[in-house]
Amino acid sequence: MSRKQGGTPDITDVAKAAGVSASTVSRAFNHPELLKPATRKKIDRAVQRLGYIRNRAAQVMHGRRSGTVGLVVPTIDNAIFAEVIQSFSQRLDAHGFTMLIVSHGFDLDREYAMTRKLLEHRVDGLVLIGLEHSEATYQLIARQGVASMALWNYRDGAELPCIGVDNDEAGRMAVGHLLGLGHRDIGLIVPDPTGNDRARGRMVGAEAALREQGIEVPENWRLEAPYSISEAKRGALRLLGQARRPTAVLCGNDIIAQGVLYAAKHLGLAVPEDLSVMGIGDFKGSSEIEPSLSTIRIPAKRIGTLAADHIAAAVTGENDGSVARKCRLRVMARQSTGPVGGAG
Amino acid sequence: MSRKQGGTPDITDVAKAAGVSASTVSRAFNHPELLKPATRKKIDRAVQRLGYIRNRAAQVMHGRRSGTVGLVVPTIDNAIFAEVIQSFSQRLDAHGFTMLIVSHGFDLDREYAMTRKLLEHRVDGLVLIGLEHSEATYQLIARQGVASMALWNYRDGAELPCIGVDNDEAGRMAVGHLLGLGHRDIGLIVPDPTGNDRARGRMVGAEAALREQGIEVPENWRLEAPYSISEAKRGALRLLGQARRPTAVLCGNDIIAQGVLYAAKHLGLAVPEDLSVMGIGDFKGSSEIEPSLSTIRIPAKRIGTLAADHIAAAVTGENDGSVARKCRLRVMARQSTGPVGGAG
DNA sequence: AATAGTTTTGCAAATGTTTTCATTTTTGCC
DNA sequence: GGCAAAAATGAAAACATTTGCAAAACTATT
Repeated sequence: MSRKQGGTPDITDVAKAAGVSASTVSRAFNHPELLKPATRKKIDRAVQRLGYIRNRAAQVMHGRRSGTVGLVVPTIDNAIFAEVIQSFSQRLDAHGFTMLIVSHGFDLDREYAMTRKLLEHRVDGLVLIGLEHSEATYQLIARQGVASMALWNYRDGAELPCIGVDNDEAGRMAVGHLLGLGHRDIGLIVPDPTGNDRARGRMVGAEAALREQGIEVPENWRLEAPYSISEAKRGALRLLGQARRPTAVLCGNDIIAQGVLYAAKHLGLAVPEDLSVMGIGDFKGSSEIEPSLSTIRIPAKRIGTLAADHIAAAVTGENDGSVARKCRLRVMARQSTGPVGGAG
Repeated sequence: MSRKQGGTPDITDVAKAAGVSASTVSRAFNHPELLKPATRKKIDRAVQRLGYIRNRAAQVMHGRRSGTVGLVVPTIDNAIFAEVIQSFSQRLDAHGFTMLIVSHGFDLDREYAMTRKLLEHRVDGLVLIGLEHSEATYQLIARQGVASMALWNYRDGAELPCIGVDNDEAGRMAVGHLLGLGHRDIGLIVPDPTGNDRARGRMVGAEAALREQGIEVPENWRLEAPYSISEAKRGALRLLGQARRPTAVLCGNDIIAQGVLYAAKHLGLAVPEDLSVMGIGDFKGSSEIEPSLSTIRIPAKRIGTLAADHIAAAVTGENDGSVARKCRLRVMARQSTGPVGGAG
């Protein structure tokens, strides 16, 4: 607790305490091999004694890297993002970087503001979720020339280096699974697609796949639901409570699917005999729920890890920063979907 | 895309472009009221044109605040932390701060390293989860004199300012609820308590409450489970598959409880008739699951918000940084618990 | 039109570190 | 024991900003 004069000790305080110059202390941290072991020890002791902690801000001013990477997400409080954030952060850490995270609540203008903020902090790299961003955000990034990439979405010819999945394909695969089971009466519950290209892509893909089979989804079998089990459940209760109901419901993500599953249970509908429920995402827990949820697996952990590897390499100049990687999707056929009519 | 000579433009570039001095540009940002409107406009235009972004690092070097608050969590990928992180981050943002987040995977040594890292970045404030930290971490914080606090746990006479709940009490309340329903044969599934005072507190409280009623939990009704639905389910399958099984299971958190619920369903046990399941936490979704989960409500959102308010005020000197606030717990009696024997 | 006061702006120093270059110390060798 | 070479250290400049102080440019008043 013994604070000397000022606040935190700086490098010259350490130098004085160790009886060397500031340059030598700096070297002790950055090029220890240049020091005589005895000097190194003296400095180590002084650092210990004073409780000195290096000041990154001063290093940054020297053109050193800040050692931070900014991650811009719509929200943290979301099963799937939490998973990708965790794996990203962990791997980033292994590369020696710290994650600065900001969330914007699906608001593209706030996303711009947040990105700016990150840039003020001179992050070495910048990672955004998805490929839909305001023009201003794109310009900001391009102009600033910071290593950057998008994660979660993949698209041919994307404006940013990206590692993720093709959401259109995810929607198509989900539909394909249901069609394969003989379903033609399919309901659709999806999140609000504005400013959310993940959701929109899935929806577009699903609808295209349906249309190709000449299947039309009646308006009263379509629903928009937020990312919330309870709201999805509520909506599904309405949808499934109608006189004529679909034999299968395709959900924009697993959270919505969970809500539908609970709604079905609440209404006494047997899954999958009376109703098939299909999710997208394969969140943690989707395989454990009863009945286990059929869904399209998005490899969140893998995406996070790959993204961290890529951005770290881009920052350190080990690669040129360009990448466009499409991660594989997989149909996870589980218990919540079955052949239409409940036959075996 | 037109980058002049060097990299990003700095304040003198802006000054030159606007035909004023660097100090004036600085003032345009920090004390705009001191400038002549015309000058301000000239500067604004130059900033626009050059795409200038202020450099926080340089400001920090001047004793300015960094505008960041560090949050040290065991993991992000966890329903309950995700919720508290989101609310904390959001509120922090409203106060004009950015959140730097690091996770340590329940490893107290890594926690120390991460905290140091945060301090290198000169965070204005430091927030840790829980009150169990290594001696080194405590010393580090005390010595560095940075505004800091613990969140999630509350304890009388804690070493750090804290806003959270009393986990011991949570354990007791959960037991109380089960006892009130007549249960005497109670199983216990809890997370590994090492380095996790949340889990330990709950366990200690629960066991104390049981002991006071002369109830002993046999060894084979005790189980340790990680934070994972699937692992909890697997463990619960074993525990509930025994010849003699408890009438109620108390779980260290809602995730474990979810696993138990699924295990029960898998085994054909009716909840709550054959088995009562009690959680702790009240995560998002716990009220929607079927049957809805009885649990102890921990107000995660509120804790996050209060903590953000507190640390922001502590940093700006609006309060003295001390606080010890116990948030109220609530028993959420839902469908997963019922009177022993299944009587109505 | 000159003066006093007020408003606006610029100069220069300071912040904590890294790095280049120069200097000092050590080592090895005769 | 002295010399050259090598190793270790120090001095000073540079980084991008803020701010106290001083100078300059206005305004209003006589």
